Amino acid sequence: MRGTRPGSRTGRIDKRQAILDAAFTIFSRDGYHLAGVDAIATEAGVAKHTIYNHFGDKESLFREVIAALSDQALARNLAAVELLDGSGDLAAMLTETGLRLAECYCDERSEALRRLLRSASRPELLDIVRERAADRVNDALAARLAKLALAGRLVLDGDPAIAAEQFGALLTGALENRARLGTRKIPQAEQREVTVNAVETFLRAFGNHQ
Amino acid sequence: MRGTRPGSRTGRIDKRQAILDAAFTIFSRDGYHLAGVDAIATEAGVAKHTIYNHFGDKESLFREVIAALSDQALARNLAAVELLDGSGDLAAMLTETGLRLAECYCDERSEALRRLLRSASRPELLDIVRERAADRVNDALAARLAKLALAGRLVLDGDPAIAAEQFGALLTGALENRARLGTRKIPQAEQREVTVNAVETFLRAFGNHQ
Amino acid sequence: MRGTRPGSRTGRIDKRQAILDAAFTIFSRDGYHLAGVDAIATEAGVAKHTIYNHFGDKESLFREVIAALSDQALARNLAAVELLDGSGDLAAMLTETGLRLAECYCDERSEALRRLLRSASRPELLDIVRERAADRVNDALAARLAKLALAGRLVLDGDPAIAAEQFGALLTGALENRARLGTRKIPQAEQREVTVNAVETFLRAFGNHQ
Amino acid sequence: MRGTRPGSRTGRIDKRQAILDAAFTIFSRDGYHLAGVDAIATEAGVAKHTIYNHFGDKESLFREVIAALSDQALARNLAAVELLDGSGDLAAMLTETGLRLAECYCDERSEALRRLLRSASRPELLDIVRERAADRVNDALAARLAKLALAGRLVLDGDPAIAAEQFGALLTGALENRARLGTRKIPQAEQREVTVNAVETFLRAFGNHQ
DNA sequence: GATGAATGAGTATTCATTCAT
DNA sequence: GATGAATGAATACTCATTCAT
Repeated sequence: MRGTRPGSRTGRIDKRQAILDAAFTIFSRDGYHLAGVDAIATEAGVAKHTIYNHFGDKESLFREVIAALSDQALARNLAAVELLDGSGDLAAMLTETGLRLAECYCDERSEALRRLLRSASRPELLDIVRERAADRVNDALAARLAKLALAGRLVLDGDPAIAAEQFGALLTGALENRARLGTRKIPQAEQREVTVNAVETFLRAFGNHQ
Repeated sequence: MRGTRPGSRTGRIDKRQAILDAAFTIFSRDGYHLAGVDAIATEAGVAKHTIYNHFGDKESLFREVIAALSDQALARNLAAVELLDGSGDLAAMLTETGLRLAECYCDERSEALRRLLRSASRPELLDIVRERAADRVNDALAARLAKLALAGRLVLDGDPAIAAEQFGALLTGALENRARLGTRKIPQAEQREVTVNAVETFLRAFGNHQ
Repeated sequence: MRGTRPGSRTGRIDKRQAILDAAFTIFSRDGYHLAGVDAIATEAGVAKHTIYNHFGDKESLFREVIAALSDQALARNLAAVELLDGSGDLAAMLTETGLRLAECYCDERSEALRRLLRSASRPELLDIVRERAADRVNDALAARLAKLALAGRLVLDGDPAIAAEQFGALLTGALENRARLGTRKIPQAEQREVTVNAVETFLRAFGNHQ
Repeated sequence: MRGTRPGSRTGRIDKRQAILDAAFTIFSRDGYHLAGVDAIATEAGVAKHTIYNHFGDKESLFREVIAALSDQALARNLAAVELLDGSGDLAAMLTETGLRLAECYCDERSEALRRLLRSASRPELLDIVRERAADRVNDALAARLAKLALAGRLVLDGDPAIAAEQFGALLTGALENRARLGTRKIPQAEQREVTVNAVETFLRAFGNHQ
């Protein structure tokens, strides 16, 4: 008898995942407040109450969606930063990393994450993200830049964390500004333009011009 | 109901303004969706329907609040940028402007404006702000930087608009990051720190070091 | 000074009539409950409160509209009945009167009157109409038929009021049925068809076939 | 969905039916526009939202009430018409059918149906009724009269549908007139009087007097 | 664990009407 | 007499959540 019934263990897992997927879809589309549990249940193809069985309430479900998005975003960002260890051409390396970071920033899942965090306006949720993602990316980037400074390829003078912050700011500040609070999709060519500008300015400021 | 005579002509104006003030208060506190027209009416000390008499519906009221905040923000930002025309010490001047811009950015009304725009997630509202504020600040800043480049005090090489964008990004990108999506208030000392860092890096990149 | 001010006596009368006209328009279009005093005021080009100055409240205004429509309808119906006094061809005379009555019944103002009475579902209003119109038409018709019976041109046997009622029923019952509760406009050809049928049947029953 | 077990399953049906019953009561009493969903919920002894769970919105609920009334009215009317197939006394048979039709017409549920249709003034609703009831009664009556004509008991000469229409008109036209747009309840004696008059006139016109 | 039915608090909006000028 | 502003009550409808099976 075991395993034969529909809705057995894998069924449960599938339903749980289906709910999470549906929740991401609906939350992203409508924002936290306008998203209805009904709509999520319909999208997931489950009964409304099944959501409550799995997640307790709307906010907890939202938290899980956020957490999953954060983990994904962290992984993508860290992978981008880790490109900065080679010994090849510095500008090329920075550009490559910058392009990846820009791509991460513009990725629809990252955009969704930012939009969702704002739509909920619940500060507590930010802790989830901060611990999981934001800070660790900055730290990793600072570490890489410090290594490059030790190797004499950058002239940082000050805290590498500041240089890291500014490299990030040159990228995301400009992207954010051009994204019009997330309402405009930035084409890849423009991502590249912003990145090239950022790297150029960053190297004018911190490159070793000796 | 403040005013001297009950129901006099000034009473009308006062009511309208009282509604706008109350709307700002409640919208800022609760976000667009959670803010109730009831709460705004109570806060303003008027009947709920008076709000509808004046503004038609919730969204129009919201739009007027946004528009007012935009106008104020534009004025503050332009004033900051206009400090950049003197012939005094360049670093001091940039720092002064940067401090003012940072202050603008961290001003609770600007924060409220950004929070509100995001809470409504209605892209059309952004047009109001873009036309009224965002673009014009960047243009003004670019113009000032171009003048400084002509005077030989900056070495831009490229489009002054990009330098302006990057000066803004160094400021607001870092501030935004530290503000944790608006959930953390940045103390003035930290605003200064960010500004000093931004100016230092900006001048390392674009200053005339000949 | 007298007569020079805008809004003098004729102005008042005009406004009153404008309100009545607008009320007819809006009430007819939307029914009693859905019609808004606001809409009437706008249509009439007066301030809402002016309506209250003239008519007291919504229901009184409605009553006046009904009364006016009733008077007009009575006049039209009586004129039709009065055609029945000649000594010409009986069938032609009945048909002529029937056509006029059918036309009255299908007239948009009569339809509006019926629709309005029903939309308000306030029985008291019917008294206005009954006294002013409905009963008197039937009485007049009965009197004419009685005269025709006395002249040997009809064979009534019973109460002429019953014959009158049935002549009316053959007309309006069929028209009402075909009008689909007022949602279908009956074309003139069909009015004629109904009338011809009614007269034919009426004469088969009450004509003098000796 | 309906089941035999007490408690749960039947509870659902009961609630649904209770809502329909309450809706009929309240709609009949107040008309479509003045009837409140709140009042219906209270009358039915359910939560207001349960109504929305079952019927979606006020208009859909109204439509279901109309449909149910239409079905009932059709059944009653058809049963009356079907009495017309015997071979007994023609006048007696017509009178019996007429009485039943008059009774149907004056039945409070039929009156409610007409009142409701008018109170909503939504033409689309009429289609429900027309398809379900009105036309089919006329058709059935016409068929019976045609049969009687074939049997030589009536002399129709023309379209039996017209005779059917006129028989109906003689009944309902007179009843409608006397009902004062539904505000007056017609006593049974008066229903009989109208019917007898109608049958007499109908036979004077269409009976076989050879 | 999964479901369908049911709930009560809460929403924006509309209405006829009155007040003060 | 005419007006614009203001009112409070009422409305249809939505929501996240719980109950009973």
